[in-house]
Amino acid sequence: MARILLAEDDAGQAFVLQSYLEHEGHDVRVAGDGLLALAEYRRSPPDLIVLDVMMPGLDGVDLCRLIRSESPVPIIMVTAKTDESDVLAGLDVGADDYVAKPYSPRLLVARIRAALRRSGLDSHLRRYEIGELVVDAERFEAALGGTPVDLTPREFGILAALATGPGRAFTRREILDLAVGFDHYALERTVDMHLFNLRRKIEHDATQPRYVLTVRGRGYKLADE
Amino acid sequence: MARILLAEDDAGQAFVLQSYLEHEGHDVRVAGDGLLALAEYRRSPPDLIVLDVMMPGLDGVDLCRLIRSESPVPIIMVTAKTDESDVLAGLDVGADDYVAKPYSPRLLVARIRAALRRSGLDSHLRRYEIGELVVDAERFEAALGGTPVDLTPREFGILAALATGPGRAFTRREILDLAVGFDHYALERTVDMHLFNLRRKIEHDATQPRYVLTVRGRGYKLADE
DNA sequence: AACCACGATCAAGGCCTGATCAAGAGCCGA
DNA sequence: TCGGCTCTTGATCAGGCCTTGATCGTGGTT
Repeated sequence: MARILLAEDDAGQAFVLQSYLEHEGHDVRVAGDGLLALAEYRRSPPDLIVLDVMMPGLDGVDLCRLIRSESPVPIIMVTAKTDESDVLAGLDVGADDYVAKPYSPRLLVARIRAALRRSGLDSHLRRYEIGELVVDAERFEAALGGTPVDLTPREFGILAALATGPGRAFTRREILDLAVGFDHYALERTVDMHLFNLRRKIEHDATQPRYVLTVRGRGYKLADE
Repeated sequence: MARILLAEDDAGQAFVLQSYLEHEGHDVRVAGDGLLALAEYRRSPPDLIVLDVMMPGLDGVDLCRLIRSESPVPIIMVTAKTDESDVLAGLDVGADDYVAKPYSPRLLVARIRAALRRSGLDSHLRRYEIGELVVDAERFEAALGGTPVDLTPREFGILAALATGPGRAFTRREILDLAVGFDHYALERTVDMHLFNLRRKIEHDATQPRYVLTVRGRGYKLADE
């Protein structure tokens, strides 16, 4: 769902949070101190960052200022101090939200969800049209020439995944990751099956597909017109 | 009429304003400083916010920016400074209107009325009709074919949450967030139960729902026609 | 032309999801 | 404080969906 960078020096807390977030389908990376976090951020910019203020090396406030100067990525600060000045410092350097320790992991997870929603990232919720085919992720519905098509959740998920990049060829693994989740282990063959069933529902002639195209040696793609 | 959050550290002024506004039928909550205001805002998002710029802790400008980043709720700033830069700062972070101290309570009340009217909160947004079903968030009531339906607070909250996006498929988590609050933790299954009970009250045939539709693999949605 | 690799197709079993029931916990008004 | 209603949760059940193993067909390669 989203790639989250967790900068937290307390390994225990980090692990708990990581579990929660991964359970929600996020891709979580943990950095034990500020410098590692910065390196990780540079190596692969995440969709959201959770920063502990108190960290060895580079502390959260400085790190926040640094990152904020390069990117508008949502940053949530976590602090043990209840001191208001701490909150202010955090917001001052551009943090998007802040949570005081001790916090319940679920509260922080909720804040993260809210921040992601705000950043519009959890909304690959959009509407795609390819010829007669309409894929509406918001309504979780697909239609063909105005007529709703009855798809199973997996079929819809895979179709929506392909629809995020019409014309782009996805591997089966990419499709599984996008439609089912990173932590899901199914044979890649399964994707074939779903697309086979999907074709029976939306293709006029399954041997001559109009929408779901096979890319031999790679995977599948959605026609882009 | 409307729920108004008043962030003002001067208890005297706050009291006067509160009296005026309540006299007009509004539901007013007062927060003495910025952090309290933020907490209160999160606990229960109001329909309009009046912010004093000068406040201990989190000041009005920062608070405004913070809130604006997550919601389009109308915000009116109040400041003692007559300085133009202050006005600009306020408008810059997304305030909808701006009133200089000292102001007459009547003037501020008038501005509030205007802002509410602009936001269309007068009536429309908080009332939704679909077929025989009417959901009126303003009155906290639902009716079926003109006959009031007796719903529990949760049932109504969930129905109203779904009504904010008719036709849109909500996950159980989203429904909980919207209807109960971000920091409330109930199992997602609970939503099923409420909707089950809700269906018994508003659906003619619960096995063939007309209003509350199940979106397998995702959650629920309200029919949009 | 023959072989090989990959995708298409079929059938079946296990698993997951949502509906439903029952009961304990919590909250509010009397 | 007590009683009643609401909220929440656990358990169960049925149906549909997901997954998989096997097999067939076809395109690509040598």
